[in-house]
Amino acid sequence: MSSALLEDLRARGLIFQVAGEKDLADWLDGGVRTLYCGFDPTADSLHIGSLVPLLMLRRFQLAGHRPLALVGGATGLIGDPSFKAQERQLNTPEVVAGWTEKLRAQVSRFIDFDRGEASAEVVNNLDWTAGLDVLTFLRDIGKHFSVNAMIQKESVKQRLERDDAGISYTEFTYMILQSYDFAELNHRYGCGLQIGGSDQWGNITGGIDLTRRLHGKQVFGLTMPLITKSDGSKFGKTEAGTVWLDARRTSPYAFYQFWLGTADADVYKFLKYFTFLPVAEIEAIERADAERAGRPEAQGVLAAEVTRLVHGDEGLAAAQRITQCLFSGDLQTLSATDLQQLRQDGLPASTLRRQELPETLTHLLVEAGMASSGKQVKDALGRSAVTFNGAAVSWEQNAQVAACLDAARALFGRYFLVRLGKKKYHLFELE
RNA sequence: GGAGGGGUUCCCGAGUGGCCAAAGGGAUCAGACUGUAAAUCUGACGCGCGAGCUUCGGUGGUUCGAAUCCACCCCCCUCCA
Repeated sequence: MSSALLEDLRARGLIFQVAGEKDLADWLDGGVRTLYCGFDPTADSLHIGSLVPLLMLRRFQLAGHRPLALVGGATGLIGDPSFKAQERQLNTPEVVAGWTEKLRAQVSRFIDFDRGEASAEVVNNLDWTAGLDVLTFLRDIGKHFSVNAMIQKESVKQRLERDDAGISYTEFTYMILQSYDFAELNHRYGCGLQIGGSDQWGNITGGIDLTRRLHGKQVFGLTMPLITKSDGSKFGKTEAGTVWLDARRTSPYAFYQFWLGTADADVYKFLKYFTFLPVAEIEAIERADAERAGRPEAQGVLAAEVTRLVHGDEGLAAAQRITQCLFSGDLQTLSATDLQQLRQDGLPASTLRRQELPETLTHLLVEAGMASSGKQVKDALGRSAVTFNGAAVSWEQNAQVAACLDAARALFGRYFLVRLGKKKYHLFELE
């Protein structure tokens, strides 16, 4: 083993399993290699769960190799059963096609298409499966798969063994489709490595076997570890739900905040996973944080790095601008343009008309999306957890919406920055 | 097609005629403590400011009263054909 790339990946803890380990380093060192990773369209955007593989493609490209990002226009129609507890709902071909195009654009931002021999490419597996007829599929591809072997895969085992769930033939076939992708990419592009999350191991090894049987080629597989949090809760979820890569679903500000809230116990690991900072540098940050009492610096570095990767310098600047304004404490220093800017930067905001104010604060805040029910607002009001431009509002004032939004107390006569709890902000602008 | 098991509030999972808006756990939200962290403690957790309203796969029915009983239907799982 001599590949510097693999050394770095290992130091980052990014390698979970490798198929063909003895030969992989030599293979990588032998020239510009082509590798791929698939992303299925299960929504109109990827979420941060796909970030590690996405960045992985880039890591390989930076090391001189050619990444192929595969969007699963075909596999997205079927649904991957790997480690899923239940059968999935099928989406219509039109919907999947629309999502596929969205992902194509999204994925493109992480890899470089103009890098000579190592130029990236986005491919769609629908291109080689749409025209495939059943008999050909069964005779030429299906024949290479042993059901006995397929049902041994850990990824479908629980679906076969659980007594409250099953698996349809459709989903069971997913593995074959993905395997065929690898074989086909090997044939078309000379692709010799598939990477993916650890849940993809079964699908990847399936592809390796098929490529050998179909084309007599030895290809490799590499999986990345499942991202876990030290407290056991699921990575990538917030109170607002999934953290998406699409700025329209998760604003750069919310995205930045997500990373800023990383637990100390996870932050150095995440720096290795999600940034391109050298391992030595990350370790230096860790040492410095340990020596200094109080708040660590790592979260800020992580949030900045990842936000820049996903939303660019502008997105990062906007996120930091909002964060700075909201959490510095003094709202009074904000200018009217600042407030307008915050709104444009993605701070949750809404416009109200004096004549059409809701009857209660509970309604106002629920409609603004600050809480999911009036009960939550009631609870917060009762605990002085709601402030309007810094002034606490009580439960007794619930029905006095107009008074709370009195122009005399507004910033610049029309803005109210409302805070609920420690972190939830909403800007109301009165017309 | 046959036999059996199952579908409860976000999730898991109790409940088998009233004391049930429904135990318990998890998740989530808020407060205290802090560092916009973790851990811990406290409160909330169907909807509603409230009176009250709407839930236990669906539809009907029995009953003063049903998540709980009956009928039919839908869906899931297992085994058999």
